[in-house]
Amino acid sequence: MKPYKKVSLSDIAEKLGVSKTLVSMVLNGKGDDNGISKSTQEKVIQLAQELNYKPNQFARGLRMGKSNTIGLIVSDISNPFYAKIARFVEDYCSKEDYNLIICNSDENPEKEKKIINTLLEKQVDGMIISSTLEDTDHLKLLTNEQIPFILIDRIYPTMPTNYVIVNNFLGAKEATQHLLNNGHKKIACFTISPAHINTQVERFLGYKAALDESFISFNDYYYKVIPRENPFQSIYNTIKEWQYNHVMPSAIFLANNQLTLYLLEICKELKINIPQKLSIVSFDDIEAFRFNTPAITGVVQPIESIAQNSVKELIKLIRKSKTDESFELNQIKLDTNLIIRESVAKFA
Amino acid sequence: MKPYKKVSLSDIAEKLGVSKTLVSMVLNGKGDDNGISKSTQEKVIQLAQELNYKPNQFARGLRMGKSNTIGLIVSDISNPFYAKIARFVEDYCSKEDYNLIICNSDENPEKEKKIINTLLEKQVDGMIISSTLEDTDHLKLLTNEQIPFILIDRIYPTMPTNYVIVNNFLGAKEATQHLLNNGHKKIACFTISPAHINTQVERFLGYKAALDESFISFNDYYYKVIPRENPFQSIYNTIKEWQYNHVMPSAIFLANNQLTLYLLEICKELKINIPQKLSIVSFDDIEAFRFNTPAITGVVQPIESIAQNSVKELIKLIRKSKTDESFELNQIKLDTNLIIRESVAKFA
DNA sequence: CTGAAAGCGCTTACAG
DNA sequence: CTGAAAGCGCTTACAG
Repeated sequence: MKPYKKVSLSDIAEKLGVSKTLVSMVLNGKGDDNGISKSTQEKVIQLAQELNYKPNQFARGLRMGKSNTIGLIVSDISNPFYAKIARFVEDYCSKEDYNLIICNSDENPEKEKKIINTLLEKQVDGMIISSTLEDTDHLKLLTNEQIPFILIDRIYPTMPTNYVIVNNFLGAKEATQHLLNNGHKKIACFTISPAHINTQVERFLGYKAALDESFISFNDYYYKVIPRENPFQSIYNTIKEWQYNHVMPSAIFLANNQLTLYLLEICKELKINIPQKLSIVSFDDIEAFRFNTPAITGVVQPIESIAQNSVKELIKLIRKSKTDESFELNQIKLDTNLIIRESVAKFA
Repeated sequence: MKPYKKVSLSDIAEKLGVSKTLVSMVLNGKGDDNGISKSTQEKVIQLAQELNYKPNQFARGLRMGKSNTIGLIVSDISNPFYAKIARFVEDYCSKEDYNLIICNSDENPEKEKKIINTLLEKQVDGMIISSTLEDTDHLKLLTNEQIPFILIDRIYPTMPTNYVIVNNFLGAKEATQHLLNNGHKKIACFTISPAHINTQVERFLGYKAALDESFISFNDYYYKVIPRENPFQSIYNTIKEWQYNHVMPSAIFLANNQLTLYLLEICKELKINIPQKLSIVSFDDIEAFRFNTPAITGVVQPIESIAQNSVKELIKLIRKSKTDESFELNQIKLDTNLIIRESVAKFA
């Protein structure tokens, strides 16, 4: 290895015959505050540029006790929903001069715990988490360590935290009402495991509430929670069973985008025409929905707003934790929007 | 702010009445090497666990001069192609105990330069870059600073670097040949700006080579580089112009997934039936292609392999840079695969 | 206007 | 078997 050495503060100080203190102050824009002469400042800045000086963030972080880094945990960054979330979160972070570390939990609570620990070691200033944890112990750990965090997408009804979520209940209810308004009565609902995730629960509840209001009694037979491990087979079998028993519903409400993608493939295979034979409306809205024939009617989440609010609130918390302001929760619930396309037919 | 203080090595040492040195060695698994008694080791490990000790990575990084962190730069993480890349890169990194910082350059060279600088400040051990730079100055800077990096997806023909890419030329040629084999003669080609990106150039060249081999003379009129700033309008106008002049091609080869998505929307609007009126084959393969009717024939890139190879090679480089091994470039070119679906019709 | 010194939390020669 | 000490590169009281 060549004898290359990164340039440090003292290199600059030495060459200029001044102290590290001075160089540090100048480079951090505190030259004027400390009454350092213009000419000295200029010399420092110029040499720094010449030498291509870059402050070592480890040293700075160690000294200042903060990293200007935020951690984002989602289940899978290649899921278009989270990809968009991540993109916007990164945008807003970099606008505020924060760096972002993105991690995938794969819906695996153990993995998520490990990630949280790693992020803690990395001294992140805060975390934005779409959590897949089964209990809230690890979140309490964050509270103990006084690391600010914001839950997005999913929350724990039993634990009061800061969060930015969406009104899943209303979104699902609206979606189901749209089906109802088109004359459907036998409406099924698919959610995805793990069952403890509150979004799925809320969406199911919204579906049920819509039925209730229309005096359609909820039928257990039409509600399936699809195991994440084998969704295709499970949905396939469900449909087959309904067909076999001649109780095929005329419409299905799907509680997330993955379920819909699988159903679409299965319907193609089984030659079930959408929407003529089966109407569907899905939670989420992804590119494939627009390009599918028929285009899929979906509940769109305000992704950019989720991202923006979560980083804004998190940074607020980070700043607050250094002063001594009183403790108060930020809980933001955003509205969804039903976008009507071609996957719902009038029930004849 | 409550008087919370993170637990450090010395906290453990103090409580146990031993030195930091000892604690550090034990916790880093060097207890046996240094002949530290089993019982002492156990005590240390247990207390560390009890206190929930987490090594401060800033201190460690500062001391050891490495961060165990890798930077990944892509144009846009919400583009499904890069989302998948990022996902796999993260997977392989975490398998090797490296953390990943993902950044979006937005095809903006200035932004990319800033990102590279930030990553340098963060002391990343290496970078994986899908670069949008116009010249190679900043990459040379990396070389000077002796930070290993690997280019993926895109390379600079003028600068020898480590890279993992795909055989764009052959992929495009195969795609075009598929059109040719189906009897098409008037075949257009869309690439996307900026024009200096080598993938687009290579794909165009592959297209052209296929035509050449079939003795079809290349017609400038059928080759458009679509500006990234306003792709919809540009494609729309092109199609309209062709129609107006009665020179509509019977097939189009599209050099990336975004172009195809736009074209699909435009064809819907203009009621141009695919593949009856217009056959298309696209570079890349994304979810929306499968769900589109007709499903789109595409050139699929071995995304996982790109990711795997790039992190494997990068880590090799990182380790090598610490020893004194000889310098030699790793240049990996992977094959693509044409997946035939329904968007190409025989030309009658 | 400027500098010497301490200290953030680690790891690693070195010494015994 | 174990510890004292130095040092990574910063920032920030403190002193003059």
